[in-house]
Amino acid sequence: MPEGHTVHRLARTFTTLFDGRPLRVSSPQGRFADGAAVLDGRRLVASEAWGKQFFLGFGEGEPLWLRTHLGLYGAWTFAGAPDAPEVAHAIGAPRRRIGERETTPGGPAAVDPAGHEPWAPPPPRGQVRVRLLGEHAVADLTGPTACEVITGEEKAAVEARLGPDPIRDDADPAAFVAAVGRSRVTVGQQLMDQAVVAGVGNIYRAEALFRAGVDPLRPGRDVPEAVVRAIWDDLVVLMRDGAEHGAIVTTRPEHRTGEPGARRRTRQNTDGNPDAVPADQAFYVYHRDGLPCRVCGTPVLVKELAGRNLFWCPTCQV
DNA sequence: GGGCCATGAGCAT
DNA sequence: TGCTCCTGGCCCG
Repeated sequence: MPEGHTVHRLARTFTTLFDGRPLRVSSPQGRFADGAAVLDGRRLVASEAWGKQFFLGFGEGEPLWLRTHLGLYGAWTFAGAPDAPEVAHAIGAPRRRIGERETTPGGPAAVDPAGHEPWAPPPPRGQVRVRLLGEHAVADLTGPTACEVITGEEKAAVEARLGPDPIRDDADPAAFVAAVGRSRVTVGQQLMDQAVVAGVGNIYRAEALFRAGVDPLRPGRDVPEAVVRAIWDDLVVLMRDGAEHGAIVTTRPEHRTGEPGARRRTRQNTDGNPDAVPADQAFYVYHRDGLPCRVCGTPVLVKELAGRNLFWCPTCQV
């Protein structure tokens, strides 16, 4: 569920918690036992996101990379000692409750020679594929669609298949504009194609097309180049904001009205921020089928396209 | 305790 | 286009 903004948050979180530190790597569930053994004891030397792909580099010498992909329901959860940097408790599938940071202080009397409270990580909860343990924090991965150890060369090959990522500084918008413009495939499908643009998922697709006023079923090559470019620029703003705040919010303030009848609520990682935009005010069309469009009042439509639900306003998007 | 669902994607057909 | 895999929360009985 995690769209690209989530993965960039992850990359930052790992840097904060573990950068430069040797890690104990294990697979409590057992399904990654071999890979864990290869990485165990190595130092974390890099933490990178490209779209929904997440890469952790492990030294020494030529780094080996742990490539993970959260898929639809993967998540990382974190716990730390009281002296660990403050990070979100969990990042990934939104069904997870984002509560207070889980701290597990040690016994009251004992203090280790460094002056820190002794700390022991909590037991793994659920199907933990990988556990990364540093001296004052632990990260558990559940439900990934991909989890493997690869070389730098293999990492480059994965990246070569990805389109530009609006959150990355090195992204090339021209590649996106060209890809959309040369294809008859609908722009709705193109936005979900990670080779066209990396990191966009079902929410950003629906919302960016609404904000651009573009019918998702229009062939890419029929969308004016300036409009495609504007979609890119909008994705840059929306996705960087999502990475910063941990939640997708695409509505402008003047369009935010609560909807008691909204059919589903999407929980978001807002770090408990009281100023966070409520989930039922965050989107224009995503999960709002049957509800009136926030701009024109026309009921929002939904249709299954390539196995995913597509949401749009037939009046505002042409 | 069973079925359904989800912000995803690879592969067979 | 249709399977399949990954996990757990929620709804229903």
